[in-house]
Amino acid sequence: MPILQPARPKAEAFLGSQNSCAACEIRELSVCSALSEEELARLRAIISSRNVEPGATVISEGETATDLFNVIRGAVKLYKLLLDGRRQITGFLFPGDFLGIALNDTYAYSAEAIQQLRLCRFPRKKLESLLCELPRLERRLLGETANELAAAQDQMVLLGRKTAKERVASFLVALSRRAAKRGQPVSPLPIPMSRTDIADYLGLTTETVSRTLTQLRRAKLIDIARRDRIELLDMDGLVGLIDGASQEH
Amino acid sequence: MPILQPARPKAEAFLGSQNSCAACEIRELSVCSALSEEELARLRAIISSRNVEPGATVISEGETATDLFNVIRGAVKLYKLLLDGRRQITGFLFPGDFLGIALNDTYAYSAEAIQQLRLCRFPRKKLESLLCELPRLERRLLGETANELAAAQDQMVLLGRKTAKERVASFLVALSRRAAKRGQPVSPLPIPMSRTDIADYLGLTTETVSRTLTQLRRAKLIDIARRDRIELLDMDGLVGLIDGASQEH
DNA sequence: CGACACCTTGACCAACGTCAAATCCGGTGG
DNA sequence: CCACCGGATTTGACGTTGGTCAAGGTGTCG
Repeated sequence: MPILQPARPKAEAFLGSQNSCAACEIRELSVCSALSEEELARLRAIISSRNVEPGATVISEGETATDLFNVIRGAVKLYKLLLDGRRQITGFLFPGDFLGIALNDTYAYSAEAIQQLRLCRFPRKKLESLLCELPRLERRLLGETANELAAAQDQMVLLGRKTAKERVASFLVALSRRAAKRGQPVSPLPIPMSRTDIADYLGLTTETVSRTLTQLRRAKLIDIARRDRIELLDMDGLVGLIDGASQEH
Repeated sequence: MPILQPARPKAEAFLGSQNSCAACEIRELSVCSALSEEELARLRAIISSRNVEPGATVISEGETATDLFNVIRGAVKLYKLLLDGRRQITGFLFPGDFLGIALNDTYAYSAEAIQQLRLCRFPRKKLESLLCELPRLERRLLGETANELAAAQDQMVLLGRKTAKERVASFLVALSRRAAKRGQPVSPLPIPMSRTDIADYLGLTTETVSRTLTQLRRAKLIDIARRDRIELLDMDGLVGLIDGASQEH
């Protein structure tokens, strides 16, 4: 077993302080599945849940990092801004993912809900003291962070060296694989984020994203049922476009 | 104290199994400074040192991750390749930095020495069992990983949204800050990597890097004493070019 | 002193961005 | 149920940044 073992099944149990973790929608996916009943009970004592409307900001870059969240339902975009407003989306989060892993006292990025959101909130102060007593939780957090780091490195390759077509294909395939991992429908693949969000994630413009999707559609690699639903008609063809040496994710 | 506190002083003591950690050049910088004498002794028992020639490969993407390294002396480049040979350098490591933080059984990237290297090696198997008994070491590893993640996110902004001039300025300022943090000379700033490496790190070509450096030189922001020595004449001017909302690092 | 590797510079080019307009839905109200 | 409104998306024409290709420089090491 490797030192920084990632959680293969990716979500987990967390719900409002009043809500029972037993009813948690993502118990299987994340941290809680790695904990014993006794450990879970201690964790449950410090958590609470929170709902967030689409478009609302969950955390802002630079603000004091008071909480760590686990996404239970919905999707989130993480982003950083340049002074003149240029935006880079650094990632999307789905059920089971952690939000707010920060090393300093302040968040390193902003996060905005792109769907109706349900979050499980851990106050950092309390979590911190608990960490020493729940080594499995800390290990899990380390694994999750290492996971994110690996994803960030793949994204650096994409942003630094891939063409527009390769970027869009990579995005669709990665989204599909993540949805499959969560046990969500992949055909047609739900696309919760806007073209602008996709562009800001891939380092492109909306126009280029749109043109490239059209190109893929004309090549019969995908079918765009609705704006937010894309059918991946030829997965092998798409994977072939990715051109990565490492089969990411 | 935040949950994922990074190590502010950044290097640390590790040396060959025969070598005494007491003589370690970077004792102050990294993990070991956070450990007690007793803990250090246990760590010392499993480590060994290794020298690597410039240009030699330390680890390769996809190969079994048997070791974790700490850089004691020299500089390393980390990179990922696409099938057709396009390369993205995902980071540079200097004394005090960890090499080989991986979550799976395999390394996520390749690493090549760009200078004569001295490494401190931790066999992962042994380190793993030790981790449970040395919580401070695990915490340190988590902090280091979170650090790398933050750097990766800054780099995503650079690769996705910055112009060539902003990229080069960001690179020079970041390199200078890291050197200062290690207590190394910053004036003139040593540039151990080639223009090709810089280009592959910034998502540019060598030609563009070269042209941009010339542009900065003509604007009296820098002076290029030698290929591998750049004087940052106007730090405020350079920082102004970075245009980041977050003062990175 | 010469060879070679690395770097710089120049001329040209293409992928992607910019600006602008048309179109598509999705929601709303009649 | 259908027409309309408005933001998101798509498409088109054109511009620009940075890439490509090709010569020179430069310095390092034997």
